[in-house]
Amino acid sequence: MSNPRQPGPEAMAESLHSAAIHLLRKLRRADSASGLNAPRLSALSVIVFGGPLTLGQLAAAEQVRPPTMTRIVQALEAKGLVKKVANPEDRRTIHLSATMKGKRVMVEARERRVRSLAKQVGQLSREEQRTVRAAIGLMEGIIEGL
Amino acid sequence: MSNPRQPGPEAMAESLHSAAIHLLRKLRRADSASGLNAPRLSALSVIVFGGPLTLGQLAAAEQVRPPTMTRIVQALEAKGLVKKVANPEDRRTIHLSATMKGKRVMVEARERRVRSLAKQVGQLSREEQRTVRAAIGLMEGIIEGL
DNA sequence: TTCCTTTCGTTAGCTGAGCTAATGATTTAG
DNA sequence: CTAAATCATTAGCTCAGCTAACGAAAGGAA
Repeated sequence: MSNPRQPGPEAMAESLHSAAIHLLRKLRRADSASGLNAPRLSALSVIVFGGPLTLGQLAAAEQVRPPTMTRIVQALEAKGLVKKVANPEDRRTIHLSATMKGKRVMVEARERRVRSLAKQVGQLSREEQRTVRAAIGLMEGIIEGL
Repeated sequence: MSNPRQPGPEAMAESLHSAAIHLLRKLRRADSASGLNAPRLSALSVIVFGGPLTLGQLAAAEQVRPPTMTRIVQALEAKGLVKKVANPEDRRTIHLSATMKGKRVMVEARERRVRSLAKQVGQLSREEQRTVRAAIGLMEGIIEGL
């Protein structure tokens, strides 16, 4: 029989919400070296792995409005991490792709940024890691469905 | 034998990072009604549940610098959700406590804010919920240790 | 063709979170 | 009683996020 004190969906949602806030606040300062904060790093990694894509597609993938993405891309471009390529088929759009430097910097920054987090994860037992791994998959589905 | 394709701590850390970003971005717009966004709601709930506490304690609890918390508290105070009470024992500090309105608004806003998330959680199977519940506990420990 | 409409990205202008540095007020140590 | 430490605030910055408005390009209808 299950413990009646077990938190229900409401309490779990609050915990997830709170955990997300605190996790990001902790990781925020983790990579001051490269000047890549969470939004920029996230956008860059989508560009690196998602191949050339338009600004609108990138904004949609990152779930932000186009103007927001415009400025993130401008910052990445100013650092020479991303380049815009004209699209001859539709000249309203631009194709965003990562430069060599962009790919390298992304990998390094990402590594730096999640290093401490990975370290903590690595200290969990095998069984605990299995639990977290399973939960990540479930949470991604949850987020998707929001 | 474990599946060699299973993501290691590094990949799990990246997934957690990404999930936190996307979760908060989705929840951000969830409670435009009350004007309580994530940082304010989080701070208010600490005040409500954490009883009277000083600004510095609140900033520490929220893992933020005092100036940041000063402005969050000012906003909450302007809305009549929080009141400052002089501390006769140390007049440098202030004691923050929630007003009646603050308590009510917090409960309502929090409910609204996590409603869709709780709904998604509620749609998981019993076993899946158990997994997520266990993972939340582990993740809180991970965040603590960062 | 020439308009009209839609779509894409950008610009302008706003709110708000986060930081550091500096200040004023108070407490505590010497 | 003076000096140092502590607490909150103010000032001033970067950056994320939004809406509204706009120009450029594409596409459809007359």
